[in-house]
Amino acid sequence: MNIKDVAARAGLPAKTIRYYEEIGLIRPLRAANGYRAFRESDLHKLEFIGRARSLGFSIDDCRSLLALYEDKARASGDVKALAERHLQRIEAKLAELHAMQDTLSQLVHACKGDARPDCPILSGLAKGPSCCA
Amino acid sequence: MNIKDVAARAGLPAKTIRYYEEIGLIRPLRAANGYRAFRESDLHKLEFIGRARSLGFSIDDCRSLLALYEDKARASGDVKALAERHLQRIEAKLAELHAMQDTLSQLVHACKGDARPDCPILSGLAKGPSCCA
DNA sequence: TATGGGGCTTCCAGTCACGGGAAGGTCAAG
DNA sequence: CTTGACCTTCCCGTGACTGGAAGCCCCATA
Repeated sequence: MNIKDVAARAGLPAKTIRYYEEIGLIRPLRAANGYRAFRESDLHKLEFIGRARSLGFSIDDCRSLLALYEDKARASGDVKALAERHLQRIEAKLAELHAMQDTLSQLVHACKGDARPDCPILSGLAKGPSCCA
Repeated sequence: MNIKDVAARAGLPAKTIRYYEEIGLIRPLRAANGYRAFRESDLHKLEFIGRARSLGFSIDDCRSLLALYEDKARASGDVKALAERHLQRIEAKLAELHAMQDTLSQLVHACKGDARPDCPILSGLAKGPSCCA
């Protein structure tokens, strides 16, 4: 398989796949002409990585997850620990975004949004003590 | 005021303040010795930027917000429009994170997390069709 | 007056996960 | 034989900083 086919089947840009090779996430073979020659197993890994990335795992996490995936003697506890750390990062980010949404939607709601210059949003940013997490 | 004082009062790292000058967000004066000489108005702007950043506004948004703040003939509708666009980005991000949290917490919950290798998290990543937003 | 330490300055490089685009080799169809 | 689609590598740019090196500047103390 050439890169475009894997890209289509894995749902990833070809550029991204080359990048994943560069950083050592995958190691496709090479044809005589220098083209990357992907096996089914490479495609499988790429799909794995794609799903992990879409769940927000970092590239480093993906590397660890792949290693665990390929280690048939892994402890599921290690996988779970990794996933739980990530889940906590997600939850922290969620809390942060919720706080922003809260403050910002209040400000937006208080602003008339007409042609006149008075604006609670700007005043809030200028010196609002009740603003910001 | 030297940079360390403004940094302390604005709650921003000195490095960040230098960066904000470099990209033209602020224009502090210079003392004879080459040191930046901050006025109260510079501090005020930095606090404004800091609050906007903590609400998640991009640097470009901050630039626009500052311009609107300083334009006494602004229309509050322009400010509101900018804030609403940002609010929508936040809400989109929230939805994305909620979806991740959803999927991931299901997987985590299904994983026993013991010393054995079977792991629903890894199987989910490997070929779970019900996985991923 | 020398010296030490903490400030300040600039500049360069790195972060994360790619994306854009140039320059050039390769392959299948017409 | 040419065209055009594919492939390759290489380098630069993104956003919003952060870290560190090299080198002034200023003040206090010995």
